[in-house]
Amino acid sequence: MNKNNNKNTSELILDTAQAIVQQFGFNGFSYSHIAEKVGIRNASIHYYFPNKEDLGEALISRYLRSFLVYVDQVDADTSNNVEKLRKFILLYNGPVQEYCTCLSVTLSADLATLSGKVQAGLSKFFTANLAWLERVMEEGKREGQLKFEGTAEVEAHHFLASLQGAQLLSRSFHDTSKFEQITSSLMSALVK
Amino acid sequence: MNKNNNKNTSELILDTAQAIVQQFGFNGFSYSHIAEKVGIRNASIHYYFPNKEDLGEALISRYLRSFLVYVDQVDADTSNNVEKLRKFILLYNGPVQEYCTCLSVTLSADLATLSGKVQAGLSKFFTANLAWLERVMEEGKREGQLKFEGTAEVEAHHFLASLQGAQLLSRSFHDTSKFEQITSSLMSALVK
DNA sequence: GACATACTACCTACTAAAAGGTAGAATAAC
DNA sequence: GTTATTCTACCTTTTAGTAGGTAGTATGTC
Repeated sequence: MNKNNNKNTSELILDTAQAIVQQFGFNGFSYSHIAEKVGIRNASIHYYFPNKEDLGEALISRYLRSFLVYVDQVDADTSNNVEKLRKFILLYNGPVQEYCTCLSVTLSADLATLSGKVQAGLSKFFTANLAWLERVMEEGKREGQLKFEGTAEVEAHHFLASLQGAQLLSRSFHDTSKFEQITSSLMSALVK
Repeated sequence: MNKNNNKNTSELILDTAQAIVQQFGFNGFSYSHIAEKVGIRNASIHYYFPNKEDLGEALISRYLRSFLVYVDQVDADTSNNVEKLRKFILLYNGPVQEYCTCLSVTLSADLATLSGKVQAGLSKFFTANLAWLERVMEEGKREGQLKFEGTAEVEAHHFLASLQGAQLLSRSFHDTSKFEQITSSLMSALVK
């Protein structure tokens, strides 16, 4: 096989693994589950990702990269900070529609069973999220689009926490409207 | 052993199981882990809880019962609704201090791997939480202690979601102050 | 262009450990 | 003596991971 196919298989494994992890948790999946879905043998996954830790690292670092690509695009397309927050919410709304949680929430819940590197990757992901949100909060307040008491840092934390919890509640009740209700209330408190 | 001891062993198993689940997730623990901590043999756990599903059901139903006891006490001790919310936050702050998440958040993340009965138990737990919060929000607004736009129902959802996310963020950063910052901002928005 | 070499992308077949769970004996309580 | 509790000793399945092989592709050398 050529390099192109190589990349496809590796990405296919990651796509599949991510979907399974988001649905069943990091301790709720096995190499067999992935192999079956991808249509390869167990050992072939070990060829690309020697052990589960490697796979975990690949998942979270890829997740961070795609997040950065997304928010860069949002920054490029959008000037209004209210609109930016709405697009951030859209990102967290994706998993809700499939009745699962985003990778970061899933890994966060399974934190104690993750290797140090995966934990560090998760921290980096949240740090990137909070940094972006904080900047949007800051600018939005300065430009009079957003209203909140306290610092932009705390508001960013509160915002992210609400989305995470909204995902959990939506899924537990198998009701996507819960996510929308919570995020609506979150936004209306910020723009009123 | 007598009935008293029986209860002790059973409760000891549940206590231990709950602590392990809250730290490692529902798919991150085994009967061996519990047995080792409790100081009994693997098979003895099966005597009380024939399978993992039974154990899960016992955990979540006990969790609901102890929640109801707690909020009943809060209602009996406290008339001010701001104070009631603070005591609710205290309940969710407990696991944060031990760098884990509460049972409901943990189970919520592992939802897809739980039996229908455990899922139903989790739903009941959240429903009880939201019902109590909604009543406090409603009363607090009526009595002029709490201020928020929108319905008490949505505000209750938002409040609970924020606490859940705050637990996840606190743990991921291994920083209990994050929980306090988020809940402070949550409260100050409600009482301003 | 032919041939040797090395690499890529998988495979089959295996291992050791751990998982959840059961049967039935031993012990303890009353 | 009966019943409740806990044990030893097992079973089956699944787990992550390894060893070694193979077909095809690329590359280098003459």
